[in-house]
Amino acid sequence: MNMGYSIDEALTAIDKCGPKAQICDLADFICASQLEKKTVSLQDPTNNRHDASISIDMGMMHHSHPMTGFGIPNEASSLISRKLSREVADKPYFYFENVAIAPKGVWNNMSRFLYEIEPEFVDSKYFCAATRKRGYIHNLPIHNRSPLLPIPPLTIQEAFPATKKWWPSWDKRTKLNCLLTCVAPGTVTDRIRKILENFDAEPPPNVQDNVLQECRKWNLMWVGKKKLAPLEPDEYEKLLGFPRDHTRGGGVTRTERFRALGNAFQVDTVAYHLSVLKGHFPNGINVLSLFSGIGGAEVALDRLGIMLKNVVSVEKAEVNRNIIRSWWEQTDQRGNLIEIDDVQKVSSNQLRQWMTKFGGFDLIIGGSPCNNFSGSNRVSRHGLEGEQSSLFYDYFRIVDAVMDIQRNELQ
DNA sequence: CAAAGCATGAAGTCCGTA
DNA sequence: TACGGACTTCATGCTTTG
Repeated sequence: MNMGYSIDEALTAIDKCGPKAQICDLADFICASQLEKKTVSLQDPTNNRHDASISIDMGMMHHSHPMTGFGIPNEASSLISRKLSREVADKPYFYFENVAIAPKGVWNNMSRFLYEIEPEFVDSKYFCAATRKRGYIHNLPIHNRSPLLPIPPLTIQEAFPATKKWWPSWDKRTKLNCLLTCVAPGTVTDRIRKILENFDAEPPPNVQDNVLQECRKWNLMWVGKKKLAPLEPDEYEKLLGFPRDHTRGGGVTRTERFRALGNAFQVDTVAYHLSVLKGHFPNGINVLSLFSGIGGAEVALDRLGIMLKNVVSVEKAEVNRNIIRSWWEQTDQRGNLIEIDDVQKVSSNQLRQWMTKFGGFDLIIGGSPCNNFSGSNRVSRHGLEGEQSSLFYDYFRIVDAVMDIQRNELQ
């Protein structure tokens, strides 16, 4: 175990909030009790295609169905509102992200640490042509959000028009599955090609089912007649909303690109949530970016037109730090970028120094490692106490320290 | 030595039905 | 309510290649 912050220390810190702080209420509609379970269904007045259902259960975290969170573009959700406790209602804002489908109890625990704020579960399939189910805990306003423009293509065929002619009618997929850190080996697509070559026209239904199963499992696209292929790194970049060649060059290998992109934000989704900050920082924003990866947060803020004044970016992988630095140069940023390699080195004193110099942080943003949460992990899906995922406690430690310094020293 | 290739299921959620 | 089957998943570690 490699935690810079013990659970006992963290729970003590939580206790400062009060023994049973009703911190996150969905005002007007939902009054959550710690002991009883209440489920409220909100009928969308302008669109009857679905109910926005929010379920609160202190014993087990439920995901909102169908993963639209506190709202997505073109889906009126003005009925949903929430009231945050005073402790987190003011600046600095923080924005935490991780995989939605984590082992039981994980989201409950993370939510408890992060001031009992109810997570917002969103599938990025509403923002691009690929599924990406993620949970977000944040204290941002949730009204008057606006999507990044232009709106990306929402179907596979629109996103990759060149492949349209190869798409058989019996493959009804319009969305790709989640973009992972690894892609299909050649053996898979080679085997399918040989099977399909046995049939002149349309293969029989049982063969179709078999092929479709493999297509979904390995996230394959039609790139030729009877020919399937996994996505390329530049296609990952496009779907996730990054600039073309964002991760290309500068000594980055193909394997490293898949790894880094598979771990990244979907930029349009995050930018939609951050869009409420537009216009609030005319002189630029001070950002503490934790587990920055390839800079999804920085790219999102930049595309929103929010000037990056001071950015402290914490990222362990040198390859990723190079990518961010390179993007920073490419986009002619006028602000100040500070790159740190390890969250565990970020002490309260260090935070205090930065905050004194910058006048505090306006936004703390990042997603802690999901290695021990992901369903793809066959070896060490150990939950919040896993080797990498336990770094969540450092995320909380840092957020809480910034809140504390801001409240008690800089006001 | 670095980079790429490749085999390795469990643990959930969702959804229909009895 | 309960149950069974379909479906999906920010990966790790060993082997091969060059």
